[in-house]
Amino acid sequence: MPTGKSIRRNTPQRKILLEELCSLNTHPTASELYEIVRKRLPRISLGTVYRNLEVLHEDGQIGKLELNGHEARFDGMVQPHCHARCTGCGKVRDLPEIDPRKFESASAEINGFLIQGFKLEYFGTCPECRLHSADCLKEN
Amino acid sequence: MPTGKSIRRNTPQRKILLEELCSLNTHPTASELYEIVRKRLPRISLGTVYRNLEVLHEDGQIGKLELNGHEARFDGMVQPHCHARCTGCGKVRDLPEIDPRKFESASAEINGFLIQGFKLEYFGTCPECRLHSADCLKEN
DNA sequence: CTAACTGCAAAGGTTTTGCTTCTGG
DNA sequence: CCAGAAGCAAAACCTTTGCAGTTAG
Repeated sequence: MPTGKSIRRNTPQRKILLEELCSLNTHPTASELYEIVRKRLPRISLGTVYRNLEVLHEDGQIGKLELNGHEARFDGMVQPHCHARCTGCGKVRDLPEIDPRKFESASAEINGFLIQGFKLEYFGTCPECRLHSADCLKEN
Repeated sequence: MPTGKSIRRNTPQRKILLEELCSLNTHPTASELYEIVRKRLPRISLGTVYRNLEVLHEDGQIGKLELNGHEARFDGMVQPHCHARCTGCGKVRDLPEIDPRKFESASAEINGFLIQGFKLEYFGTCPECRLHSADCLKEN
């Protein structure tokens, strides 16, 4: 049972996608990134964008923001950091750092951004999955 | 400019939907709820389920969980509480309470659930929207 | 009565997939 | 070479919407 991860090929599409994402400090959707990358690779397809973002995320080279509800957004910054979404315009921006103690007084202002609350989700392993086996983390 | 909210009618569809959701301590998707409610209202449509979940959420009678990435999940418990998603099976369960101080040691175990991390998103108003006007919170 | 609502079906938007061709290593 | 990847188009999702008929209040 060869379980080895398949060998990644460094295609121009993948390289340029990563390059462009990392040059932004915004958090584009797949389509937005598609439009950007198309300037350099006019024949790239949206499917390729999705497949590569998936792969890059799997390999930990980019972040994937699914906190927003609908479309996923991608993030070239992989260091742990924190996001703030404006309920007015919908844009997501980075916050300088996570300070857990700030949670208690959530009505703060950071860099001009007026914080009105937060959404939080823990992740981990539920009791059932812990019993079943360790590879239930990989499967599914 | 009459801005009054329209008067809600207490239709059986709406009532039963709320009833069934509140009887669960899981967090079903619209389709899952559709399947459940269909047992009592065989002719209900998925569109009606979506429309009513929207209305109920708007009126603060149910919670809406958009933290998961793709499909929205709904929650009959409106009191503020905290969610944990299993990276194995994907299910979401409630955690008894939010204790901000727990953030510092994120590798905790609560009720048998092994917590490996959390995702956090602030929301509020960005500097641009604060300048533009207050109703940019309502618009868009 | 009548505005709010339903059921149905079609449309919209995002993401995935099948397939053939291409290409990095 | 050839497994991995691209391009293309179709399909698969979830969710919203238009419309004509129905109904709660």
